Amino acid sequence: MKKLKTKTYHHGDLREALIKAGRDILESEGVAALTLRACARKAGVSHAAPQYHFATVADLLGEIAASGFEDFVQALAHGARHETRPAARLVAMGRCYVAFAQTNPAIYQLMFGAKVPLRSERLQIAMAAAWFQLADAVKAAAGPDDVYAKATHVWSLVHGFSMLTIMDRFPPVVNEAHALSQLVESLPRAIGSAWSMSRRS
Amino acid sequence: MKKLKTKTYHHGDLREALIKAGRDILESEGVAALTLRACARKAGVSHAAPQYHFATVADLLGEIAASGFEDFVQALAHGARHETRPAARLVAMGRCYVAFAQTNPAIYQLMFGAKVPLRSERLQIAMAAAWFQLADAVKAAAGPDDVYAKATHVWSLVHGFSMLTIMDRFPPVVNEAHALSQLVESLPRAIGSAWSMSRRS
DNA sequence: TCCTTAACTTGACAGTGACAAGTTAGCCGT
DNA sequence: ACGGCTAACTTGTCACTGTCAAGTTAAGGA
Repeated sequence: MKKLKTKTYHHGDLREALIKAGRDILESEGVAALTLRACARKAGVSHAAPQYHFATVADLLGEIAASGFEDFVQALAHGARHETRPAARLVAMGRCYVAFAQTNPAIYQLMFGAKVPLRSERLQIAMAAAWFQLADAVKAAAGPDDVYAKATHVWSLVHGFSMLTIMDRFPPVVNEAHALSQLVESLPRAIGSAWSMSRRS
Repeated sequence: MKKLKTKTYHHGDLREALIKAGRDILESEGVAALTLRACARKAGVSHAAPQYHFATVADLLGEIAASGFEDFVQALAHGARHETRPAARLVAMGRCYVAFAQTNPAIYQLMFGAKVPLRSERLQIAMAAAWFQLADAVKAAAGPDDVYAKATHVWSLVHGFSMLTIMDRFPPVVNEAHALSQLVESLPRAIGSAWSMSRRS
């Protein structure tokens, strides 16, 4: 009844344990407490043990962020699964995006913060998955023209709102729930028929 | 030919010198190098000297960010000064917003990052100035209804785009210059007559 | 069985922010 | 003019961080 993991060594599977420990710390203590040594402590190993699995603290953070992106992709898919109409799907996905950020502010900050390097393959894959999931919803809602610019628009909007609310950067006069509703409801129109006045009727 | 500053003490005006040093470090070495001791070194004082003027490193960062916001407000005003038509003013301001972030990524990251506490009065004033400058442009372009929700929309869009480009979070398929143009040109429409379908006629 | 080596520990170092205690010098009242 | 007061700074220390180097343990193959 040992561990049935493939790389069962002294600890068992320290690499994944460290990532899990990091996510726990993020959730319970916030991004400021996410430290290499704290992860090691929580995993029950010495402070230098992570060196063997992650060359640098930035690499560990990158894997933690990647794991966050994987959950993020799941959440987006799950949040939009019941909507069949493309426009409604896009709105639902936008709502879900912001909800994820507001429910998990610490990992969201890590995912889009400056501390994680983009060199992790797992991270790049998960990020790309999130991006193309959004781009697909955009394409379904607004056609195949200029999809990436439209997706950039949508992503910027929901990311900006998420970050600014998480960071508490809006003045008190703003009703954030109301603004959020207006914002996500506007998504189909924003990238819809009015897109690009270049043909100017 | 001494200093003609009011509070000329041992150093002269260490408080402002530290803020200036911090801005220099930000510009030349990036946000990761912005450290209390680095500011002290650059100002030519001992590592504990800042303690007297700033209770905590976070307080110093807050003042540096405040100084950045003051420049930011200037840049927004300057960038839109020649546009008279409200819609064009809003577009110009949006372009100027992103240009500031891309030209000064380090201080922009600090200004909207998690490291600065919001307790500084100077910071709050400068942030409010930036906000209401944007809100005024929004009001001029789209009328007085729901101004704060509209301003929230605009701010989220330009902030999200700025951050994602600074952080290099868009995939290579995205043409950022093209997306930026589409994005800022869309601002007047986004908050214009189509705003809030609640009247749905 | 032993021995190689992956996986971990121990210990050290420079750098960080914060604190405590000592030192310097501008200014004020007499 | 001068002696003290105290704001402004220095020195020294502590706990903590990430990284590196050297030692230790134990899994698995010969």
